Amino acid sequence: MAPAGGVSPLTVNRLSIYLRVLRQLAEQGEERISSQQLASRYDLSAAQIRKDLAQFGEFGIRGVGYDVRQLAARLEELLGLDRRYPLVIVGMGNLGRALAHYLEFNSGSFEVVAGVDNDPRGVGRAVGRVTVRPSAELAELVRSTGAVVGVLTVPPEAAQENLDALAAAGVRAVLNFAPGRLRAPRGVRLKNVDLRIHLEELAFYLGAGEAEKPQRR
Amino acid sequence: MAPAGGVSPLTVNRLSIYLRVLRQLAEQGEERISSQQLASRYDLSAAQIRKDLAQFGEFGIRGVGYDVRQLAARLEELLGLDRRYPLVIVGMGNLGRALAHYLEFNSGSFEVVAGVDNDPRGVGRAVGRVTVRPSAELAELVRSTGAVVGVLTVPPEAAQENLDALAAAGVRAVLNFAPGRLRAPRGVRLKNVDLRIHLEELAFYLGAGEAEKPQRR
DNA sequence: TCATGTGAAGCAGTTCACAGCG
DNA sequence: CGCTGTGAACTGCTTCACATGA
Repeated sequence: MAPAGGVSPLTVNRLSIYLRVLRQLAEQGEERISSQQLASRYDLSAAQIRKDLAQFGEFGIRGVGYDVRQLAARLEELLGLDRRYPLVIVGMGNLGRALAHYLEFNSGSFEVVAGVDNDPRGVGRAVGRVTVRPSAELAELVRSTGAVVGVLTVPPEAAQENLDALAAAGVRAVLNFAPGRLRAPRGVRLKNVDLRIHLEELAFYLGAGEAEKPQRR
Repeated sequence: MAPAGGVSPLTVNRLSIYLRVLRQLAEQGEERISSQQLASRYDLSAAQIRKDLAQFGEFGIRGVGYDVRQLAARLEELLGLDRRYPLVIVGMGNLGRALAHYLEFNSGSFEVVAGVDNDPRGVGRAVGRVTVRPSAELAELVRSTGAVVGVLTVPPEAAQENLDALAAAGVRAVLNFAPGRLRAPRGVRLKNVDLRIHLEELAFYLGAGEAEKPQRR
């Protein structure tokens, strides 16, 4: 009952949100919750919660609701968060180091096990729990640490080659912060976070209605 | 012909991509390009490019294609990138400082004009072009710098209050990196970037097919 | 009785296919 | 002729509304 292939990323992202919210509720000592209560407290949609969960099975009790801890546990399992994911950061500049520090405490199932950089000046530096290594050692580090996830924080012109290197080394999922269009190698799941695009989206809706709006006249 | 209100964020994000690609082409000396060529070179969809542009007017020449520089200029205008956006960073920890440095060189129309932090130990520190100021001065800084965009890089438990403070100070768009559900104050456009959710999405598709797949047997 | 789980309806976003124009 | 601009078809996601079952 787990069609992992055909699930939309939108659904998966919401599962993450539900899980986070359920953990909060569990900490507050709540034992049961209905989709309606969840929806109104965290402004989500009750029907959508039920539809999302329905893709994976039946988790609720009709007429009652959901068992908070049990549903949280089931979601962890569904998302694959009951495993550990060794993670390597490629590009230990400002952003790479900041993410390394961030993930030291907020990582959940992800553990930073290595960080590499091209610039010899940064090599040897301790960042959180790892020491920066030269990029040449990437493949060896991935092998020895068993890293399956990569974080790409290199300049845009170096992004594609480093993505290819990660793929060749055996990493299977990459979170990329470099701007520009990358081609995902076979067998690698690529997710882009583009700061510039996010800011430009905000700019668009900021300007919306000032520059040109014949109907507001 | 610019229905700025009713345009989907998906469309807006693609406009950013088109713009970036067109700038590249302009640098390479290309003068004209068809939607088909754009699509095949950067794997986009030709029909989608035309549909996206069609929401804002007619930019092409039938039988020929688009004038690269002209279309780029028009997209800049549409996205509102022909203006400058003073930007304030709230939370100058590791991530805030990293973003400040990043935006020093990659900012485009966005300019970091201030950074504040709660922790007195960080105050006074120079980061890129700004000096970290205490959070208490936020409203005054927004006023004096004219900041219209905020970047939130504070711990999750402080996120809502700082978002509210930004809104009260007059900031109209916020890019938030803190996890958790925030309530956007009236008149503020909020965009969330949640590292944890991105990683969990990757984890889901990584695990997909291992744990439970009756059909692969 | 009451909230889940779910077909059916509704809406949004994408792709198709071609009329229209340079 | 060739490519844009666009109605129409299609696909996928969300919301609705109710039958089902604890």
